Amino acid sequence: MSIVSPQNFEFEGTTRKRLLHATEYLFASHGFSGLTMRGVAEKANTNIASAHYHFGSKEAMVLEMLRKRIEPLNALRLMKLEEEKTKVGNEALPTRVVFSALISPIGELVSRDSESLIMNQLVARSFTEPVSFIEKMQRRFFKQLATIFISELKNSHPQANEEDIHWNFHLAISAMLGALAQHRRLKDFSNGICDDKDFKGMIHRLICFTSSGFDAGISDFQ
Amino acid sequence: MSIVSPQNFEFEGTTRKRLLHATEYLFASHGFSGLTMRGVAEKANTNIASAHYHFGSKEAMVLEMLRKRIEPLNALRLMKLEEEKTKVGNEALPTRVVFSALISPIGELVSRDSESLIMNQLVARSFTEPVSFIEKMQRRFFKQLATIFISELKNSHPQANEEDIHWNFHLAISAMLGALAQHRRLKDFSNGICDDKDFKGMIHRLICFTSSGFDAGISDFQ
DNA sequence: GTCTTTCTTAAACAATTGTTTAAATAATTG
DNA sequence: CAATTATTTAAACAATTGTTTAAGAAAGAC
Repeated sequence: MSIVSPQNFEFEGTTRKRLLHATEYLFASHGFSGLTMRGVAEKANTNIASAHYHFGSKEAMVLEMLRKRIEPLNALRLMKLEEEKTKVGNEALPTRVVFSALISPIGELVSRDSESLIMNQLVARSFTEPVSFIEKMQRRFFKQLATIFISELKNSHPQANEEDIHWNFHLAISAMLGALAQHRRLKDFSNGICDDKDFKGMIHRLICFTSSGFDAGISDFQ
Repeated sequence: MSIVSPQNFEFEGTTRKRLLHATEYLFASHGFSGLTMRGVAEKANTNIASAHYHFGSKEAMVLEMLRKRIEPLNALRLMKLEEEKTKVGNEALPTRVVFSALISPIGELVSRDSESLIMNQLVARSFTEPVSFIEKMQRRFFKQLATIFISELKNSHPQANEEDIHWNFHLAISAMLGALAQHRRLKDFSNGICDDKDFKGMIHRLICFTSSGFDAGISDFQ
């Protein structure tokens, strides 16, 4: 039944942590409605009532797991962006630097926490899930981040019209999420030519791809 | 509960057609495990047993719906590609033309069949669903298509190494699917600046974005 | 007309879902 | 130590799931 998991490893730590890990794992591979409390409890070596004791409900449990993952990611993104801005002072940032601040933290968090190899699928999946609470979450966690990065891109392309910027930012985000969500497909389609475990390489390629695609779609690229 | 559907319209035609339409609609908005036979039957103005009579099972019903949508799309893609190849004779196709053959048929099918406005989400969702039968379907319906388009891109970039081509083709596909899957998000994030119903515009932007991103990632872009 | 096939329907099936209850255990506090 | 709190567990709950059964209606063939 499970496709993403080649092995059946066990999670460690407190019951709460094991539950969150199992939630992350199963949410990434089955989505929200495909995730079951019993499945999570079993993978966390505990039982259903324990999951409800710690989180109250399935929705609250998944939300907490997502929050724990997304918040540090966004913090790193904003930190990177500020870093680059102070570096150049009053000048506008090149497109590539903006997208690097947005994308590279993913690779860094993955290499930092080796257990979060599935986080890519996770974050991306949270964007294809149409369940209401996840839509709310998108707005809560990504809307302000998007606003900040878009205004930075406006600085970089002062002559561009706003519609172009929004459209191409949307396409860049879509490329990022799509690539993260489906990077398993790469192995299938490349006949083993590409190494889907080369995460750093993928991040690097993604930054190049999105920033070039973005600039190409902006009338005022420099 | 439902987010994608603003209105509650009714489907027309034979029971079988109404069931397929309802399946498409609910699959696009809820995914495979979120779709229920009762929900489909109700939206198709019939009952559960009827759905089982016509298709045998939930899985078979969703599969049939996907096949009906994807096959003509891929046929159009291959036709476009052949058209362009005969146009240039023995010369290699520009990157942009290859991606146009891959992407523009989506827009054409949508404008041809106005009811398939949700097909974008549908096809894209079928790539983020990890359910086994959909994975099989990806291979069955997309693997050979991908092989053909990749070999065409190899022709266009004879000096490029194969790994680069596969990687960037993967990124381009991801961008396409991601954009299709989440184009609702655009309205939220652009504060009404962008018209998410401008499908032709989106397709055009997508072709520009992906072909530029692809070439940027290929060491031998010309 | 009758017979046969195609389709529809209501009702029930067993399995699974998220959630709750209540009792048992472990950990902490005084 | 006793008392209290935090945690775990098994069992049951009501609701929903995909599926099947069997009876009925519609349509076409003869």
